Amino acid sequence: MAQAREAILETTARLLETQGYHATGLNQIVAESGAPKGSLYYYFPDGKEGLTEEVITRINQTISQRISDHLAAEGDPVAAIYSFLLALARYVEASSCRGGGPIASVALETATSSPRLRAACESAYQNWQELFAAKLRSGAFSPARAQRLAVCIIAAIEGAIILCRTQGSATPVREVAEEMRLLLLGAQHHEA
Amino acid sequence: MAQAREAILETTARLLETQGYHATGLNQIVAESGAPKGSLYYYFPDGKEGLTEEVITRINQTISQRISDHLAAEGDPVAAIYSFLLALARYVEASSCRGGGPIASVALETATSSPRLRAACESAYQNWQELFAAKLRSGAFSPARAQRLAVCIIAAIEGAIILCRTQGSATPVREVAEEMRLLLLGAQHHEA
DNA sequence: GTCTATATGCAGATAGAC
DNA sequence: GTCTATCTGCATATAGAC
Repeated sequence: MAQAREAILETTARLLETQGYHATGLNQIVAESGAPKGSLYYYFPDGKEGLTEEVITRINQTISQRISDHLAAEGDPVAAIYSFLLALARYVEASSCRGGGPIASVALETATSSPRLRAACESAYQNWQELFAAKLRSGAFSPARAQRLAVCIIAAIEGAIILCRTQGSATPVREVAEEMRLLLLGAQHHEA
Repeated sequence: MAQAREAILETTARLLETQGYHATGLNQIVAESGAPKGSLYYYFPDGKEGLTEEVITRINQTISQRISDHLAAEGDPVAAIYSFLLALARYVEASSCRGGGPIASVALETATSSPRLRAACESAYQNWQELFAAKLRSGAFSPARAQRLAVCIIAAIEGAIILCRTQGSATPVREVAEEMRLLLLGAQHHEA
């Protein structure tokens, strides 16, 4: 029944990740999703902004799950986060450096122009940050330091994605992975 | 003589920093710069892409100078970089979290669609990274580690800017400043 | 050098038939 | 639910007068 709706959501998510908000047109979404032309405003009466908001919310959940699963697979927080970053580097490489940072461009483009989308992006970053912070707290990290480190990890990831796109290489994510590992090891040492 | 040209370049730089590439229209540039309407294509026959390329190149130089000046004012690399990050935080705050990361949005938006602009952004990031790396090498950091740390610093800055815009607060840059300082101190200790 | 007027195209969005 | 046709507006870009 809602198969067309689902196809639209998935295609929009992919296009927003690789092209950003303003470069992604509704015509392109309909064309690439294979959904009937008439169904876009039927399923998304709020138009582009409403569709994008729902997509951001779904990406929020999808990535939260991915982070959660990955961090749960390894007991030690430092090793778990390092492993997550290496997996991200492989994903970036597999997508020819067009993927990764699924909401980075939308966040930058809409922060000052759409309160709805800004709030949706803020919520996503907040969730992801809290997952990293919780994992760090489960180790020897104090709540305050865990929170600050989590912000730093998210920032380093998003910035590294910009560099990867710009230079067409996954190396920046890998270098960030190494340095974040060393930062966490040092922090662990001081907390102990 | 080229006063209109200069006004166009400056206005474009400001709009690209705060709005990104696709959200910035030529009409808006002409209107806000106060330049004569007929002079845009006279001074920039290549249109939006050519104008943007020149703006990115100028931003590259401007920020390079700013980084260079700031790092030269303090002998110790760690203290110098920490001080630069705090200055950036003040700038972000003074601009109501709309400024900072002058090419971040353009880099993300055009990396896969415009080779010219992608190359211009790559060159800028390369220059800035080398300035940080050189400062680190002047201290006790090995060339290889200095390069990796410089990438990490640039990435953390650009990502922190995304978070600042999204949550309307300069706090992420300040938290990144603290963690980068600790990372550098730890690295210095190991190199010595 | 700068202007006005306009060409051309696509954006998001809507109306109404089926 | 889905379609086609269309509205409105703005985008980049150009032509030609002054």
